[in-house]
Amino acid sequence: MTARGAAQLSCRTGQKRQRVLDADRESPRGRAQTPSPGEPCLGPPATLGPRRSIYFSGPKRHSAQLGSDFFDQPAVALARAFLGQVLVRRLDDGTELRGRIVETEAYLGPEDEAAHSRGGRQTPRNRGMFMKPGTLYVYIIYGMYFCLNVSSQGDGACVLLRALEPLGGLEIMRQLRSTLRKGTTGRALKDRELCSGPSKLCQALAIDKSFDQRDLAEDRAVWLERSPPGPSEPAVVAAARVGIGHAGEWAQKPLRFYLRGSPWVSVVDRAAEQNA
DNA sequence: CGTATGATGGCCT
DNA sequence: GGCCATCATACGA
Repeated sequence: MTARGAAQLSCRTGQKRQRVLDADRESPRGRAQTPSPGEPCLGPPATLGPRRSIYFSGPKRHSAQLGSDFFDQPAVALARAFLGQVLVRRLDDGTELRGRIVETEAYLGPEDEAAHSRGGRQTPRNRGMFMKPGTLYVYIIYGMYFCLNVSSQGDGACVLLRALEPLGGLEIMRQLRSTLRKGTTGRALKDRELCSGPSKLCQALAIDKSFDQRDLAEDRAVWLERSPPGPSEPAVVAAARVGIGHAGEWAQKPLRFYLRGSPWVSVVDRAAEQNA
């Protein structure tokens, strides 16, 4: 019994830490595919009568949540469109964690040698890549970390979320991030260490495998909000993707995008920034 | 600041 | 059995 007493309840189980938050699995996963995205609130012929109002409590999307249309664009366009938008995670106790997306990577599908869907291979793990735009693809990497992707338009194409600028709930994020670390170093993480990497942001937002194949346009525990109009359009840097040493020529293509000058980006590519 | 290295286990061949 | 879309730490400049 050391000084770790405070975080005791969650770190006790070691690797199964994120289990604490599993309870907020509120996604209507099975329901998502039943009624098509057709907007029922535009101009219903009312042939079904007024009683249908009782169904309005159904999906229950968050008001500011970006809908399916946003995600229905090619991977590169979506990867760029993500920049500046705000990812929100609602924990089961109601706490909302927020982060502005500052870095993404596009994975183009079967022809992309660096993608899990290369050659058109579809497996139980990467099924989310082939599902409708906006579907999450969460996988485990190196046996202990998660990566969060969002399916885009295009078969087997998706966007990897690599870094956030933390906007709200930073202390909870810090707690979630340090709880998992084995070192028990006790040292407090700097703000820049919270979400500056694909697996760091998953830890900070308590996103694990249970989020795989959820719909970012409909889920109640995680969603995307359009960023408020800023003073000026931020410059976007296109650089090579990270961590794909193999994949030959595909490893060089500028399919990673990040906000120039942002201190929240995981890997800065000075050479790529020269080209502009 | 930089590079080097071990951890660690699901998934695919 | 080998590969990893990573991270934290250790150590050198």
